[in-house]
Amino acid sequence: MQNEKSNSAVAGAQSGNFIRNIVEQDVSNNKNDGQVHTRFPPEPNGYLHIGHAKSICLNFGLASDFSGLCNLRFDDTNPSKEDVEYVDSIQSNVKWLGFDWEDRLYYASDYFEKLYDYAVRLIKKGKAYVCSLSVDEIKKYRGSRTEPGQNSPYRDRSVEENLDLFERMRTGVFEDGDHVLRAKIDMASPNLNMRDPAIYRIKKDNHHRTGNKWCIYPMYDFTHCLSDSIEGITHSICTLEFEDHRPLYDWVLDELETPCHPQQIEFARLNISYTVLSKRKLLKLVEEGHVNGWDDPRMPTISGMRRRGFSASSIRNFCDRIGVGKREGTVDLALLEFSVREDLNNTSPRVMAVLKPVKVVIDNYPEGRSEELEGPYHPEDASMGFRKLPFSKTLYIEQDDFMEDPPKKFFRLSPGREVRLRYAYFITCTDVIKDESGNITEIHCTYDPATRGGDAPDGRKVKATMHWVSAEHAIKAEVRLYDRLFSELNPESSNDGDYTACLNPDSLKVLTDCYLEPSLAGAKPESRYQFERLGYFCVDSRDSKDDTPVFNRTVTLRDSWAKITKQKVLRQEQNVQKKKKKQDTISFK
RNA sequence: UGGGCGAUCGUCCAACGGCAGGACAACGGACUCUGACUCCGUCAAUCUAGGUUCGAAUCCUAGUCGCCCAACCA
Repeated sequence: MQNEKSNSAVAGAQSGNFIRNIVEQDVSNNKNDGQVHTRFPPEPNGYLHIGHAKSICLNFGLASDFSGLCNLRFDDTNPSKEDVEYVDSIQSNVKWLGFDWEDRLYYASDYFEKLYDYAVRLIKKGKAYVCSLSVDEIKKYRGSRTEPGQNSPYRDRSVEENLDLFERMRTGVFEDGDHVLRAKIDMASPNLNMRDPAIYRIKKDNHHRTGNKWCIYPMYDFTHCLSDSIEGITHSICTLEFEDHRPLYDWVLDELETPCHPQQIEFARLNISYTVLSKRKLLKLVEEGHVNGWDDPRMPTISGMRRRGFSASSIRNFCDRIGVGKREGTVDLALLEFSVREDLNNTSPRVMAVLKPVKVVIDNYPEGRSEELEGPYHPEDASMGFRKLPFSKTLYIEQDDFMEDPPKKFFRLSPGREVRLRYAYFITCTDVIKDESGNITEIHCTYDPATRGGDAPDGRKVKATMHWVSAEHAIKAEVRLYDRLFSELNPESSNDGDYTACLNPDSLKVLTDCYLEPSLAGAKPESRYQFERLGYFCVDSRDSKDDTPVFNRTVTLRDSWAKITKQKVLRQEQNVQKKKKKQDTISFK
């Protein structure tokens, strides 16, 4: 696996979690013969997101740390929501994240026949019955949180009748909703899940794998525990909302003679600030066109993050760092950003790109001449090699790198000031040319030929080093600047839960007039670079073409200058408000 | 108003009866041909009230607050 170094570095910093402690203890007590066997059990009804990555890392990670195994199992018991597109994307995502289920790819639908037999056994034991109440009636009979439920009038059907009915449910003589098979437990249980839960329903839907072979499908609570048991799972790890289901999980396995009885353990699902993590909510973003599909680089899906430029190891490191607990919390988006920067800083070649260009003319550089300079791909990793950087009379620099009337702390280019062009020359601004409306169209400079390569032989210093490209040699490109999808820290709890009301209008800015250094010609889809001083960028896998490259910004570099600017703006706003308050007070008097 | 679960720096996770620790964030500094990286430093927490104990974040009791549960979804 690549980046083992960074992973183990994180593993060293990370300490145990409560699930690991349980597993550790089980192994040392020789429970399950000291074996550890986990599984990642997605329903193929949507794309995987970073929250699933947490579960994947947990399940596969635990297995590998204890020399155990982890299965990939599709929990595909609801044909009306599931699709092969999702099955395919999930497999490719798990693989890409760096995990291997080897030959243990399973589907709950593989067990339909076995599950049916288990249901029959339950009926024979008098522990399940066919109920012919309607959905609404079942609801009424269930009672409420404070009141016990009532027994269904069909609860005491004979075993023979139940067997006959259940068999005919399977053959398709009934319509959807006519009957369900229910576990016979306790209609007065304080746990609603134990009030004779439905375990089989009629659904005349085409299943993505079994086609029209079945018209009855087992419910989650019946399927999951038995699937775990069939696969010999030792630790069945799931999220907190299934805590109330554990008694049912255990009940089914206790009532039936099964290969083993796995232990269900629940942990808190992942929340990230400025982000929505639920397949249902993400599906809505896709369906309503707020984003361009499941793999839109703004989506917290594995596919989206991959396209955005996240590396698999950065996601794995993030998952290690956030830990595993039972407390529902929200992880700071900054931690995710830190994790990508940390990884990409080590692995990305440096290049120069000018995103918002302004023309610079070097007046004392000979017309028509050009030369090749050289820069390392990584200042701290010589093994990445060097690339050529053509230099000529006309260049582009970043608009933000020039100010005609700079504030004190700004030390980039301004009239009369000398700065360094990275790996090239010192230049001094001599003149600024503007159009009628006052926009700067051209900056004129002189260069010092003695500073070739970027160092002054006389030892004089400059305060700033700037990136640049040669106008005639640069490659034109489209660059997509991504920012957080939501402007609220917790999109789900604001605006009465309508998270689409706080979509960030600036989550995507498309820049079509960008210039890249020529070494970027033919950059492969998904390859990642650091555009020096700007951020990490990745060749878009979908829209980039050789003649019209498209780059996605994964994340900006940390930027203390931007921070200073932001603070200044904030302070100004505060001052304005203070003044206003003062005035209000005065006028009130 | 029944049941289940949870509560530790701003955020996330540790500490399993014995010095509350790490990471991110924030702040300050050093370094710098990226205002990046790196390095150093600073700030900062046990929900409340009782109890057990030589000793409590940890155990007990009561309370407070938060999350989940009444799909023929998973």
